[in-house]
Amino acid sequence: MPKVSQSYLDARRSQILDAATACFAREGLHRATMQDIVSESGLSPGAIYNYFASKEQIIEAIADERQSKEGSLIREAQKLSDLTNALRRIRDGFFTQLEDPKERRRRRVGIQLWAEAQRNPKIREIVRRGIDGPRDLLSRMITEAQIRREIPRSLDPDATARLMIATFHGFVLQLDWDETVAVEPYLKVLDRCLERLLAPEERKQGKRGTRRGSKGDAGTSSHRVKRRQ
Amino acid sequence: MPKVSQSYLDARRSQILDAATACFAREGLHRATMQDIVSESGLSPGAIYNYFASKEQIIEAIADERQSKEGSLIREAQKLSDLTNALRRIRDGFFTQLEDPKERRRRRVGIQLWAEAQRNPKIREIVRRGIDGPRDLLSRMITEAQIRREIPRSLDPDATARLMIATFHGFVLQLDWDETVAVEPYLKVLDRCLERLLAPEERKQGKRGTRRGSKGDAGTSSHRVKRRQ
Amino acid sequence: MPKVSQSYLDARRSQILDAATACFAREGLHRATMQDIVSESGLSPGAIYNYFASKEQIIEAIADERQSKEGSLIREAQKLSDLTNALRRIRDGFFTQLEDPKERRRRRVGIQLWAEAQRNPKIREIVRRGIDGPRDLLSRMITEAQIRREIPRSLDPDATARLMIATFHGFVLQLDWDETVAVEPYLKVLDRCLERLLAPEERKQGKRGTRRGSKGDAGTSSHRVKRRQ
Amino acid sequence: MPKVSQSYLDARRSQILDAATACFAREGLHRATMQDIVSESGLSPGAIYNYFASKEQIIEAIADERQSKEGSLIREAQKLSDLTNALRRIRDGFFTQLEDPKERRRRRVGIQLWAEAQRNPKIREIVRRGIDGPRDLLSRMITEAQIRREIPRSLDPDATARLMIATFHGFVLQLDWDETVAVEPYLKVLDRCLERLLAPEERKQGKRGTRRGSKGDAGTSSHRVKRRQ
DNA sequence: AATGAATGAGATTTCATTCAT
DNA sequence: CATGAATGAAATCTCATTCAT
Repeated sequence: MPKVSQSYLDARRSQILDAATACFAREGLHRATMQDIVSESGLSPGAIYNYFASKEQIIEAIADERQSKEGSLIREAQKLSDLTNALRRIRDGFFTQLEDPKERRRRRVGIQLWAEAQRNPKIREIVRRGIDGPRDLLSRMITEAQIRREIPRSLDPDATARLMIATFHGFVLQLDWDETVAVEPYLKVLDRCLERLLAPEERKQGKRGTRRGSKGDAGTSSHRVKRRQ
Repeated sequence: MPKVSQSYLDARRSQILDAATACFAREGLHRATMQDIVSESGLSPGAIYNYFASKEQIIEAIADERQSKEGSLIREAQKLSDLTNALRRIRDGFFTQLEDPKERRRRRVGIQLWAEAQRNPKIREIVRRGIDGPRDLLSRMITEAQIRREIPRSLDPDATARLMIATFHGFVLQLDWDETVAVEPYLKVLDRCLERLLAPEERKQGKRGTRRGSKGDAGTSSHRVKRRQ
Repeated sequence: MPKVSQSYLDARRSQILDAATACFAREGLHRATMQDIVSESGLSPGAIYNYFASKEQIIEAIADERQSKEGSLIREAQKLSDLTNALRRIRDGFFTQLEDPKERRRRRVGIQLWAEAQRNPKIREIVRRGIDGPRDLLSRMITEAQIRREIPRSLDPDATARLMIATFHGFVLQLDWDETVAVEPYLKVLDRCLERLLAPEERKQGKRGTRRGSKGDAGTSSHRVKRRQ
Repeated sequence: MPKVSQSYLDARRSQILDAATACFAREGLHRATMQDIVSESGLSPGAIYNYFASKEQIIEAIADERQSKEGSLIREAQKLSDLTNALRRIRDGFFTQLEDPKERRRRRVGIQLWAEAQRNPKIREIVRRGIDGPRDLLSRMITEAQIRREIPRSLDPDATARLMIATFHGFVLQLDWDETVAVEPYLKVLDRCLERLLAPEERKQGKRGTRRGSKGDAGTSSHRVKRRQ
């Protein structure tokens, strides 16, 4: 089979990565053997090694794919004018994907990659690129929204971005542990949470009147918490 | 037959689990070999197999330890009268631990256990027990607070509990990827987030515009507190 | 079916053998892969297999080339009238070649063929043909010189031929281990050695008789014994 | 089988090396598989890898053994007072060994090591140590004999040592190609050759030109050949 | 209880060769 | 004749576990 088109080559590559993803989701990164991938893909060991030099490189390729897909999703959203819309778009992008079984399979592998990143510098690099990039983008979007006075300036952009990302990753874990968990109720709480977090601060002088008194009041709780530390 | 004291036996067991945890944190659950654990522990293979029937059982024991520790932390908090205090206690318990290097090492292994849980039913069971239990507790605490009218009834207790847990697990991941991340700023945003999420809803009638303003209520105070940052 | 000229075919064949020789010299007979030869030659696997049915046949062809070249060199020399001149010619033929880098490369492969001959009957056959033939020739030349009374009859022709060949092969090895070894000083000693070996025996009676005379005697007898061989 | 004696360990090591030598002699360094060695030794793969980290290290160990044995043989001889006796001793040591089937087997492997040395730096190192050391020793012995006026000063010690070694290695090759070759006739010619090579030069005046003058010329020619280089 | 050498199934990877195009 | 992707047998090495001492 000589002289084949690039698209043929690409198809084979995808065939391998899909098979590998299926195996990894089923058996785990380490338990899945090359033979498993061979069987799943319908190719021969030699064929696979024509496309990837090692099992590790297959893993890297899978990590890479994931990372680039997420990156572009966020970059898209960034173009939107206001933060609220952008966040909504990002939220939709990430959470609605989760309903797709294929995406869940990829997320399963994603969790394994988190573990793998601890020991494998290349995977670590890829995973971090897939997290740090989006986080920086988010953080910048927040800062800009602060400049535009859309949201309170008191929010730490980096920490806020981290919180947003955490709410997603954390939920991905929960979905992994229990596939029946519904996405929607979670999203509802999450929305409410973000909405209030980003809401403008009141500078009322009216009813609650005391203004400074209230500060003591409400602030107290969060403040107190801090203090003991 | 050499008969030894129970405390001797326990010490050996700990010795093995500590060594294994170190190896797993360093090399990963699969890459770490029994020989690694043998070397790290200073014992012999045979000795180790006198205490644990297999590598897997060592992993299970480590998962168990973790799970029971977290469980008791939450059960403690549950005894507190109001939700705010209970949450504060829980938050402190989980997040301040993270400053401890030994705990971070355990969390590293914890991430690997998340991945392992996908394939290993026993580990899955243990991990889920460590998550579902606390989540149920949290959920119940929320429900009770709603009954006590401490917090809005519109919140879905389960989803809210999930969100809380997600913000912790998600941050654990971020710490794993970058050890230099500061805990405090994250906690500050998280506090503010929860505070506002749980704040009483305004029942204003009329102008939507106010809604956002009022939403600021609770948040505001917490915001001012922020200022010291 | 594209029909091409014989010279085209020959050129391709040489191209392959040259590339293979380069690879074998660089990597060794076993470590050099067909892919190496493919890369080195600039041809495709399929093309190479059009000219040689297997890697082994390439090796055989290389061994063949070598053997026939050496054979003809000796046959040439044989035509000379006296042993001394013939030996000189042979010696020049073999040793002066060694200065040529290309020839050294071939000798490198030659050493590998010596090892390969142990296990591969075909290679063994070819190598032996390349050694036994020349040795027989040498041996016959020596016998004839003895008949012509050019050299002592006490020399065992076969053993003498073997010694001559050994001095060459042995030096080839030394050159292989250290490319900087000078050929000239070696040749000088070798010349002197052969010159004296072939010199007429002294028929002195008396002093020298003591030392090695007896030994010489023994040798003589053994030689006669040999003759039946 | 814990806590075994050092001699037990040594026996196992030898067992492996013996099995490996047998396999290598039979199949060649590359064709012999670890499984062959496993079968031949009667041990398991794991057991073998407890003693040697890789197939290559087994090869190195075999090369090492060989080298050290030869080294000590020569060092022994060196202690003898005069060159003639020392050489005789060395010659006996090397050549009479060759009658031993086990030694022949080792020599077979030795030839493979010569080939292997080309590509494997470690083997190269070991082989060279096994050659250069003895050659230096020989060379020094020759120089000292020259100082003692035992042998002519006109001989280049290094080249002479090389010649001696070559006559051995070259013969080892011939034995490898044809196991039936008799050692004795070869030795006889070799003895005669060395004896005359080392014999005092005749300082006859007169007939120098007549007898072997031409031969001397021959030697010269080789020199001339050199020159153009 | 401890030791640690031995086990052996099984994992990854290689590479000579084929054959559809 | 040439191409080069595919094949798949086989090779090296690993490592959890055992068990005689």
